[in-house]
Amino acid sequence: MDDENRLIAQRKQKIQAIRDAGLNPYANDFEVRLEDMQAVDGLDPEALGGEADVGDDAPEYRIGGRVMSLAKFGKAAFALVRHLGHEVQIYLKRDLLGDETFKAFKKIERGDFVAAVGHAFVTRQGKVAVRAQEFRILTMAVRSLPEKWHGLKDPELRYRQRYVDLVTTPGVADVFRTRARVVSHLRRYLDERHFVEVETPMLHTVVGGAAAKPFLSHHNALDLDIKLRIAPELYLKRLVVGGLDRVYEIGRCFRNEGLSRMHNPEFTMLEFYMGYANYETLMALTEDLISELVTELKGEPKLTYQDQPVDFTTPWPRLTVAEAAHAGLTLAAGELGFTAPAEAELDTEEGLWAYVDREKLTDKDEGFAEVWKSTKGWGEQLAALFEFFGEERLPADRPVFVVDYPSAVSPLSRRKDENPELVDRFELFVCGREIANAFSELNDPEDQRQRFKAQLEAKQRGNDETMDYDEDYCRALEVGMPPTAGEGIGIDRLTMLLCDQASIRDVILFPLLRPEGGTAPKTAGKDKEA
RNA sequence: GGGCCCAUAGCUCAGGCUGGUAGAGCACCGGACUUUUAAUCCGUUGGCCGAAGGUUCAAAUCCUUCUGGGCUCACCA
Repeated sequence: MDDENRLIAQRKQKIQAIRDAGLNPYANDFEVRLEDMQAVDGLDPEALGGEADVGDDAPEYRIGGRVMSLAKFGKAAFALVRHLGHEVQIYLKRDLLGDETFKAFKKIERGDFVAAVGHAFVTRQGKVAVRAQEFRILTMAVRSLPEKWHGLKDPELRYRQRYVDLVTTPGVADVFRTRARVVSHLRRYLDERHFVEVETPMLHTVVGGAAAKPFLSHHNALDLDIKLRIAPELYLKRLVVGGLDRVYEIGRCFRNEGLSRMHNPEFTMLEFYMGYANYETLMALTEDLISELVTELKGEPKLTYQDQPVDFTTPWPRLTVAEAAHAGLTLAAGELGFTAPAEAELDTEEGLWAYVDREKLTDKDEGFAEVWKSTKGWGEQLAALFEFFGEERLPADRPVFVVDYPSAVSPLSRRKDENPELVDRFELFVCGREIANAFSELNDPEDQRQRFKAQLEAKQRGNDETMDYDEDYCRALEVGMPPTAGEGIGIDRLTMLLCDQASIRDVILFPLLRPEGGTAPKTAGKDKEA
């Protein structure tokens, strides 16, 4: 692709002209002081004199950055430079800089990097500027930035050239700064509570910890088929067996599934496990952790997501899966024209079947019809009803804990003491989106073996998103895992919420896109070199 | 994978219905200007109209296919 155009050629000529003048267009011998940038950025124009009032004893600032806007006159100019979020204005005068330097400056465009040394004063427009006693070109850009007024609007260009997007599009850099604050808040919160941060393998030979399709790869030296991890869960629990009673990992997981506003094939998850705790412990911890995080970022335990105000004041409402399915169906009944389920009608497999059959629910929702066909037993069926009719109709103005999931859809969770058809598990929903998933861990190895077997059977029925039978994990449970609860929190979705972003692509620096320029070279599963 | 929409100058967009050889603003280039905030004024330059086929005397425009993207549905417990 030949994108060498006239503009680029002109820029290269300018760079050569700077070289010809004995200057370095890629200099790296000037100290830009961040503290000076901060100081100038923080100056009060009211307390500062005009240019004529600046005395020689005034503080001298060494500032610099990328030129974000330029106003050139015949023999003077203003350049607004940006460095680490600070924007400082430089005032350049030919009288002060001399002909040579001012001539060099005239080659500068928006997007270049420059630096200056000088005193601060207040302009006639009432803004602070540093009058350059000394001026330096630091780096010249070959490509110019997008138009300053409209910026980069094309979403494809924004994601493909994130380096341009970050410079140009207001708020983008802030999203990623906030994301970093979210992650460090989570780390600090867990560290303070004696959790140990660990790193477990991303190259797995056995798929587990979630229900999802993995990416496949191959290790040559061992001639071993491997899968990128879909979740770190089973390794983290092995560590609890080993005595790291409080562990966590923040890391990338990979799921070979579709892309959407809520899904990127690689995403970041926090998973933590807490020995001698149960899912009630984690509900309290989650309320505390997230409401504290929202308060830290927003100043109060409240935020607005896509025009929906959400109040994180604790305690948060709780609904059982059955209640949420019932409530959702009742609302859906009004919207879609069928009759709401009767009291307790969803409590048995027979009742459920009769209801779905009577109201012809499979005609109301194509996706539901598809899933309903492959479900077996009360638990899977209730979960399907909740997922298709309940989830999106959960209350939106508050975070909601959905509890008491069926054991049939929770192969790693501990059964409830009072009802073995249910497990000690919750999911946290905010604005109808799943943010966290947690449960008391199943630590009975015999039960775990049964659950893995049930997964294999589901796979035989055509469910391609099941877990493998992990024999070593069962062996670890036989060595003994203390009573434990664990939780996973999607960092990307949490960041979306806190930054009011509608698409996961806007909280991931480089979301997956098809390669530029059409067809990418297809490589076989095996690595040809090596 | 299905449906809808988009692709024109470096960037942001007109033009398209109704076919007649390509427009604007900003940026860039040249000139004027020693306090700008989207500086101003004057003068230029810049395009395989995403790609390939087709219809036509003639295609940015109509048709088909392809490529890339967006939204949405499905999939994602």
